[in-house]
Amino acid sequence: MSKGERTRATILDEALAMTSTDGLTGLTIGTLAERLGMSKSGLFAHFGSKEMLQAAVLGRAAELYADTVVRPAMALPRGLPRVLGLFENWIAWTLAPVLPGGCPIQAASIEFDDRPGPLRDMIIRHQEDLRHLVTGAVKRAVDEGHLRADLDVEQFAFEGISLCFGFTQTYRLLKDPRAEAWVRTAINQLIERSRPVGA
Amino acid sequence: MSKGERTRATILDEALAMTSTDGLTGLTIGTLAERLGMSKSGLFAHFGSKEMLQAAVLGRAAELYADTVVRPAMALPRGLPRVLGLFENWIAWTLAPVLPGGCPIQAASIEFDDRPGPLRDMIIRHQEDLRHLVTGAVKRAVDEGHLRADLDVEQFAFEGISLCFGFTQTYRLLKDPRAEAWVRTAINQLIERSRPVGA
DNA sequence: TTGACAATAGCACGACCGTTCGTATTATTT
DNA sequence: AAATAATACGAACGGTCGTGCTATTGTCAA
Repeated sequence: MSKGERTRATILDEALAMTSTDGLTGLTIGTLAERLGMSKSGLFAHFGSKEMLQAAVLGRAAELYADTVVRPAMALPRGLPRVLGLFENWIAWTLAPVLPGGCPIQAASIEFDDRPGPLRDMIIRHQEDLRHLVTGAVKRAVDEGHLRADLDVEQFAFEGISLCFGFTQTYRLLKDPRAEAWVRTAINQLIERSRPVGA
Repeated sequence: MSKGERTRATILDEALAMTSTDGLTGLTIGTLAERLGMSKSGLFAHFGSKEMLQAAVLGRAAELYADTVVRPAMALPRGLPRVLGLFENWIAWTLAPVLPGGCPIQAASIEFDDRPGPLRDMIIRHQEDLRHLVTGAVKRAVDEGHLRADLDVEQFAFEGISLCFGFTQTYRLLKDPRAEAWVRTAINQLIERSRPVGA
């Protein structure tokens, strides 16, 4: 790994932390350079434009999410364990966030939902991928016989994802400790009522 | 109503629209003044500081939400109709938003969840009030015998609110038209499984 | 070790930020 | 109609924004 690639990675780590608290728009090249002890122009040269820096941050956030939430869950046995693992890792990621300010992609989703452009396209793609991932895992749980054959898998995914969103909101802003129990209960009930009738 | 109060109201209307698309931080005095065809300093004098402008915008957003979502629902008969009305108006508010960029308070919730200060305090208070409102309405539905006596009303409120959040996110960013059916189905099922056993 | 090139710094730019101030123009009241 | 207060404006402030340049430093293969 060349020196350039190394500093680029260092920059992105700090940028990711900054984005998680200040948002993609609040991420500023001057402040970022100052935190890293380097010059604005030196940092700038790594990305060519602010938008490309933001895009790189978004990409790295997606990587981090995949490493922390998705991949460990995908390593579990297919079917219900994998579905459970997905939600469980998501809750854990919110509870003890790797990033100080919560998931930057979720924040960016709201920040950019009315600002067309390549950044919003990236965000949309990530959220769609996540939805497909959850839906696919649920579908496989149906195929394995862990969940009802007539289950509406997309309805299930919508409810599960909404609960995780709601949990993030409640936990991060209101700091209500009961939120964790609420989301776990809700997820469990969602699964229980989706089980095969005869089981 | 004096002239000052009138222009102040005009300013806030435009500021609210701007905030809904650009966020409270993206709201800028220069651009706002330009849109209104007035000078920066003239506009500024109405609020004294940017933070106070933001606070005023937040207050007006809460008013608008109360007028559009809460009050019409509260006019319905107490019990289940009121609970249903609350969710129904919330969904309608997202579907045909009075504001071009969706609910500013929900956006601000994520924007400010890591930025201590009077603005965050306002946002927290609004979200807590909303939660109490929903919880109270559900509690009354229990008292009326419309919902199970042993229902965990706060769990119910958490799930209902999360579904509305999830709906907003899915509908506004992903523009998936199926989202409306999903959230309605989910809310209905939430209510159905909370009904008294013998009914 | 040297030559080629990547990486970083320094400086300047135009634009916009929130804010202040003095002044002019209106409204409102006497 | 005169006096007084409320309202709005224009210009300017110090700062920061993103973004170009040019020059210097550092890295790494030949």
